Amino acid sequence: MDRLSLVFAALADPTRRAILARLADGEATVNQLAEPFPISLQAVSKHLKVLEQAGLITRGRDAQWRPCRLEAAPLRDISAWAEQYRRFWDERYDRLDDYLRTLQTGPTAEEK
Amino acid sequence: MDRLSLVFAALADPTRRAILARLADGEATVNQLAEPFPISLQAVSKHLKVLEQAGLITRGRDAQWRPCRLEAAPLRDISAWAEQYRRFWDERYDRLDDYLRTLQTGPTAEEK
DNA sequence: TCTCTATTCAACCAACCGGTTAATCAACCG
DNA sequence: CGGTTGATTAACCGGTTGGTTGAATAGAGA
Repeated sequence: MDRLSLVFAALADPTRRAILARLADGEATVNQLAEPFPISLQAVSKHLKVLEQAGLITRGRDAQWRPCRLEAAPLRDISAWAEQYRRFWDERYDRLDDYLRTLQTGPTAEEK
Repeated sequence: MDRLSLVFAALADPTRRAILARLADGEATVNQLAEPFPISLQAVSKHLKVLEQAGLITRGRDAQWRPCRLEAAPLRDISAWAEQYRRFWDERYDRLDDYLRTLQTGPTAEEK
């Protein structure tokens, strides 16, 4: 599976997005990450594996703890991907688009 | 399921992202959308239903055709969601962050 | 060493996903 | 009307997912 699909699939789960939100406040262990959720520690461990394979987190080693750290690069990628479509939602982009079109057609007209 | 999860799940499939890319060039019928893919028309129809439920497309009616149109609002939403994490990837944002911190601590120090 | 804590691995299960084929619906056209 | 085209629905299938419980591994500490 391609990288982008892995990232989108990882983000499709609310629990995993909540884990990322928590990691935005700093590193955390598996137990700390699992604490807010009404699911087993093993389930959280699986979620972390999915996030890790998507490149959204990395895991270190501190004695018997495995501190998790947020990796934002894939988020930059999906943001950039979505930005491809900005012209379909951004009015100002439309006006910029018009402006660019003017620059292109204007001089051509003057060449006549 | 919450809206954001639906959108991410819809985008997790490469075929569906390709369909969106095609729709960026303008409306298209189901047959036109299905043409590039080595899968059945019914499979494409299912993909379109997923995209529609995620709010990424709308479908009109023109005789026996069902023209599909791109709806970019959910893409704006996921872009905005990802932007929450910009400070974790953008160096310039870090420097802005430092600057804002300076503005905050500076005057406070002067109040002494 | 034995024990406790943190975490992962393994096996299992119900539900979902992406695909198929066959049947059905909807609208035009002769 | 009957036939053709465009599209959806239904039933099915194998693989994946998100959860469970139970066993296993890794390291700290008495």
